[in-house]
Amino acid sequence: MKITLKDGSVKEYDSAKTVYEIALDISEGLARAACAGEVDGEVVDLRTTIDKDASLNILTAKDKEGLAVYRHTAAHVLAEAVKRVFPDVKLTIGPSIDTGFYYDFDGPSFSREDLDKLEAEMKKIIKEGAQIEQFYLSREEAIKLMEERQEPYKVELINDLPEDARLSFYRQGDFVDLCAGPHLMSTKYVKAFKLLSSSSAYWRGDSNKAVLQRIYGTAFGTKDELNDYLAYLEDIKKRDHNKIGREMELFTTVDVIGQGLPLFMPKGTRMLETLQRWIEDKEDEEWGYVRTKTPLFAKSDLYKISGHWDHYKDGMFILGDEEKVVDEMKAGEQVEIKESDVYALRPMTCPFQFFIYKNSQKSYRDLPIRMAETSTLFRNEDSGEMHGLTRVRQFTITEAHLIVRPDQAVEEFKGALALIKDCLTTLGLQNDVTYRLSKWDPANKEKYIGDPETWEQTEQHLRDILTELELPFYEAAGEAAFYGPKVDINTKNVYGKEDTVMTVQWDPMNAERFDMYYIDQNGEKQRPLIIHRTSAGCYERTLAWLIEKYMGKFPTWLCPEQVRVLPISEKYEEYAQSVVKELKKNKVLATVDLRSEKIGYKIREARKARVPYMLIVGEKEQEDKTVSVRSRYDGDAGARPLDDFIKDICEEIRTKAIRKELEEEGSEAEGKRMR
RNA sequence: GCCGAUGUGGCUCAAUUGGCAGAGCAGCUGAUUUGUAAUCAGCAGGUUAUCGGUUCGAGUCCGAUCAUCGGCUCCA
Repeated sequence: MKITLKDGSVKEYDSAKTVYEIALDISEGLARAACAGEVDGEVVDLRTTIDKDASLNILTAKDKEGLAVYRHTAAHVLAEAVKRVFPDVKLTIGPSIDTGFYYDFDGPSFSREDLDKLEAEMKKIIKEGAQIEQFYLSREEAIKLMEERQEPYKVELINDLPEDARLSFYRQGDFVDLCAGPHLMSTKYVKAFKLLSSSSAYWRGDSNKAVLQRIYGTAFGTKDELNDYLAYLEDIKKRDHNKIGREMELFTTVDVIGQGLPLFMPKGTRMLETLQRWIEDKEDEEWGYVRTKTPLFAKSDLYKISGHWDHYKDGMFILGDEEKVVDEMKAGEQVEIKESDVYALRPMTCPFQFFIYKNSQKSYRDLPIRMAETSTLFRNEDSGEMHGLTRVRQFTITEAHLIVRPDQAVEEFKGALALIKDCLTTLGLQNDVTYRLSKWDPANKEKYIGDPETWEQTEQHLRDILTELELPFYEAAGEAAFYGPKVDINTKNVYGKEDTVMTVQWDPMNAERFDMYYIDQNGEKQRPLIIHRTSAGCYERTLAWLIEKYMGKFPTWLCPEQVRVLPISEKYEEYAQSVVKELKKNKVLATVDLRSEKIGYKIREARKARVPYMLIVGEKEQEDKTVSVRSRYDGDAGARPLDDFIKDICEEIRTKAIRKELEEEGSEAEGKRMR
């Protein structure tokens, strides 16, 4: 297929490509032109502003960038539909995103019925198939146009652009939008789309600014892809820890107890304890930690030293004797609140462990000191933030503080990262994380303590460490702790939302604040550095992650019920009990289903409970001292001696094995998630 | 904290314009004694999240509160 560009030059294209794909790549190297068209050279109306050659690099709706254009155009179609159905609504912005697109409007909120109405209008617009044209205006012209069209948000955007900018607009029919593009050549090429939800969002992401109404949608190159994606959205709900975790009776919540305060049921508690014993033993026996146990609350004075009182007060639960104060005021007494009488639940453990360090004078020979604590914390998160087990108000983390000499800091920081890797690998999660170097924000100095030089320097240390360890990472400003930069290890939940699951922080500030020191070789006092870190993260969040990763089918060692013995009938109850006894003797978590139900029913129930192994026992097994094994991996695996089975399952538990089948299930979901 | 939606036995869901709160599964009891994904029967289970209002009458309408969900913002 040959295309004659505006400058007269002729390009030869693979005829299998659609014109809009070609247009896309032309726009890559040039003026971000508006284009689209039919297949195979029939329509070659590239009404673009192309004025010189571009290096060609064909994109399609299967490519990320191609799909983004497709979705961006869908967003414009949505905006046009909104303006038609709700003419008073004001436009703001509407980009394509990883999973589709959204557009933010200033107007009344949209119900599902509104979205359906809008979808119908969008289909109409697509059917009309208006051409999409790009044009440019000077700043003055642009402002005039947007004022005429009564789009104040657009005027604001234009005002923020450079004065000499040539501003790009797109027009489709009567609809005009300030937009850099590129777009499809006509609305008619948006074929497979769906409006998914509406919600609110702040103008420019600022909670002090106007509340806008956001409509999320998605679009694909074909109907099949769209349908696959919609089916996938249904599917991931089945992995949602918040649903599975409650279904499996791992945890629950209760209205009168409060938001962000989950209750762990026996099975969930068993899992948490398994994790806790594992991580405590690992840290203490393999990684040289000592363990502490410190108070869950303290006087406000402590938080004043740590800086939390100034930087984090809103996030703390303050314990004051309010009632007493009110009573005294009513009694007309002079009320004086002594600050030392105010207590707060701890939002972190740092200062508590610092005082353990300070309990005695330390030599340079004593360092590094690695203090670990299974640490319950309280954070007064905003009410809208709570979610299942991933965002709660009371949680327990695998916390530690390493007090190190400056010459030990790099090695110890690496050690902390290695420990995390060790934990992740055992849990089978090592491939599901991204590393983030969380830096301070120089534009927002009041949020942090310490001087710019120290920040830059410390951040460079972390950068070097990550580079040396060959961990792929990205950097993010404004994500640091107020006292120092950190390496955050993040993962995405089933809905694609990112959470920090583990963290290692380099703290150059607190040793001074808390007057911590050690005596060096020359008998001089020296400041240590502090490394704050988690290993397996916070138990609640890590559990949520495991539930979603394995869909509740955990590696055997983590399962709250590892084996369920299913006697064929009551006649074999005694033998079944003896099997359970033998399993328990070997520390295998086993139960027995003695109900007078058929074996098929018991199997069904055990599967629903996601028990890894079922042992079916009847006449044959009783006589031969065997068990018929049915695993969630291999189905019916036939009879074998009980001792044999115990040997194998104990080995599986001891090595914390992750059976291949579980890994595959996890990575399959991961693959889908990446789409 | 902000915007929106939702809240009916443990779970999934019914209940017409405001007119006697109902079903399946789970549970319990009994019968059945079962060989690899649902045996049969009976019983019990509810101040419809909570509090207040309108009404002869509220699951249904109104208000407040609490919780859950989806986003936003925040996240030491």
